[in-house]
Amino acid sequence: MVTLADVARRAGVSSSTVSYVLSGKRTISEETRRRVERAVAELGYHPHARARALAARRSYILALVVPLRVGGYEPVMMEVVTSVTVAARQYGYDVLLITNDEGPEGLRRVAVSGLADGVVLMDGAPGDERVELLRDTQAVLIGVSGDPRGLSCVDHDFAAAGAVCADHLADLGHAEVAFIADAAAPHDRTLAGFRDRARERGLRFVHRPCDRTYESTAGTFTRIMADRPGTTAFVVQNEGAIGPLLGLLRTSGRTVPEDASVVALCPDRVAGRHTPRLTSVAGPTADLGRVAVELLVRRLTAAARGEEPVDELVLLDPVLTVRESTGPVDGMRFAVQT
Amino acid sequence: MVTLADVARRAGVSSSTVSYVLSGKRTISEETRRRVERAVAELGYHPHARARALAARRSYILALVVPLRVGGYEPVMMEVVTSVTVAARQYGYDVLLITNDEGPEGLRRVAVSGLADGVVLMDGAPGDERVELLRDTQAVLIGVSGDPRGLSCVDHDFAAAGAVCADHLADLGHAEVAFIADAAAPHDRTLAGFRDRARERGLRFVHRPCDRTYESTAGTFTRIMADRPGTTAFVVQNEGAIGPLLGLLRTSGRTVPEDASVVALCPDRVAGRHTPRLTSVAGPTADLGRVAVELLVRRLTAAARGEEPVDELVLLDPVLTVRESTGPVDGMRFAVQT
DNA sequence: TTGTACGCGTTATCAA
DNA sequence: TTGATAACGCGTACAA
Repeated sequence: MVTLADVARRAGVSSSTVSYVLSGKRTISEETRRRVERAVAELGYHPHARARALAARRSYILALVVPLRVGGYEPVMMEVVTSVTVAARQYGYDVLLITNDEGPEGLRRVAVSGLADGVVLMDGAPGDERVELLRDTQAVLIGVSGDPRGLSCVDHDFAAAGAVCADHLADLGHAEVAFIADAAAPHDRTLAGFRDRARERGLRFVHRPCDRTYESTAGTFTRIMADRPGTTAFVVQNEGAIGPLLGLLRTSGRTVPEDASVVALCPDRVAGRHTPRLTSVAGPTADLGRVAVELLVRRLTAAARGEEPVDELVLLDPVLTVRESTGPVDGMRFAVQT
Repeated sequence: MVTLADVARRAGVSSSTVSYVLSGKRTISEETRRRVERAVAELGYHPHARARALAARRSYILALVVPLRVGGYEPVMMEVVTSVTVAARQYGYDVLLITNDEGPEGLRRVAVSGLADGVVLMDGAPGDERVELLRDTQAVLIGVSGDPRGLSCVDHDFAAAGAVCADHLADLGHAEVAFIADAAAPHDRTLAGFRDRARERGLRFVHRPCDRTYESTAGTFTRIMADRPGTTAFVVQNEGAIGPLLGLLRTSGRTVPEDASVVALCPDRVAGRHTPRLTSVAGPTADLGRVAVELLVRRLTAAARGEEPVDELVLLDPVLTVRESTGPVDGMRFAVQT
């Protein structure tokens, strides 16, 4: 292993001079710089990470805590993991992976041993024992809209997502809309956002929670059409209901989007897979990781300067992607029943 | 930050004594041990990872290199990532994530700086520039059946997977079988394994490569039934052809498994999603990560002892899961045409 | 502009 | 059984 001292000897200078040439934290004469750089190149010197970390009192490592089991959401997870890693590199940090099967102890290990400078937690909720542990550490929570003191958070703006759906359909001239929610995991914020915007835009709507089965979807659909026969558009928050709904529309003789518009609240990947390809509103998954790192780096930088880090909460704007499942009311095949 | 010296002062012993109490690498008198342990508890001391790493000349960190883009295989990736992480922890290692967008430089950084003790590479092929870099480091390749010198490798045993398919169908009494391969990514080893075992078992078979489209599958299916009307079973290696094939069987009036058996070479998750649920042969994904770590730890242990690490190649046995899509020829609805 | 000297927290070695 | 002391490799305040 080539050390700083080796380079110094070869260049005929002291080791600190080599260090300063490399860090650029001191002005160095042209002559000395050349000699040092040459010695570095000839010897193939690379700084030793552990020694550097020890001296600098920073490891330049971020810990990323991922859920061990993520039934069905692996693609989202992977995207967050890679975006965190790529963003971290841009700030000069590496990423250490912690699975939550270690429980609080895993976090404690990393935080207290100084292995990592900061923590990104993917599945933490306020009140979580681990979140409490993180108050001593610099940390950012992904997927949390609250603002636990001592932490920064980033999450999708679910209320805005609901509002975007309402806006899109109102813009297309729809006046009567159904919102099919997920009975199992109700994102109240999405519905609230939709409801508020719908009212502002003068949109009539019904809200129906629904299980993720064909039967439940069928029942919901039948009731909606019975109660509100003038319904011209559907907002589907329930991923499991998307397929069934499209099937029900088809078998009931309705073509999408000529006879009914459908907006899905789901990842683009899912929306693009259906026939017709669905207009959808999705949170920007990759931004989740990138922003988390930015928040964390900001905290670390502040802490390194001896300042008190600011607790920030970032809500990411949803992305509306117009595909083939929504159209203007004007162009609808049948007259709108009012 | 509480240091070893703080504890030593409090316990009235030297810092090295404290260290030995903690590591257990030396016999310590009961009296001294108690005093030290009390001081540790009172001060809330935790060893400092970086300092420990510097002194021990080992970081107890493994680098895991993951592909940045993994269209469609995120669940598999996630499973390998988590299994590597969990296995690493069991050996006392943490896992550092490297995305391959950094290219060879990322690996060089980690290897040369001593940040990690070893590397697990998920997407390396022999001849890869990065694989060459790894010869100086202790490394294991996942998904490689070759045996580049200086490395260990772990991969699925594709030939065995093919053989298992042949065995299963032969056991059920099938005598004439079709193998639908993936034209885009032909795993010759799977086909070879199937072919060899089919011959041993006296199975007649045709082999047809096929694109991942409905049209291609339809053409392939038609030709197979025309050439070999006595075909009673299908082995599908092409994931994109599974859905179409099931549809084609249905529309041609054949029920699975009464009229035709289907074995899919695909992840369990995919196999379980079809109707009927498919008998499938899959590689044990989680074992991929676990075994990779075991191989790497073995190399590291050897290297730490000054021994020459052994280059190992592990091929994992495929797993046959019998579901609803295969049945005995005896029970078939129509007579077998020969 | 450059060099000296010390600290970071742990472990290994040698001495007691 | 225990204790001093010297690395480990780098960063940086301080001195020159």
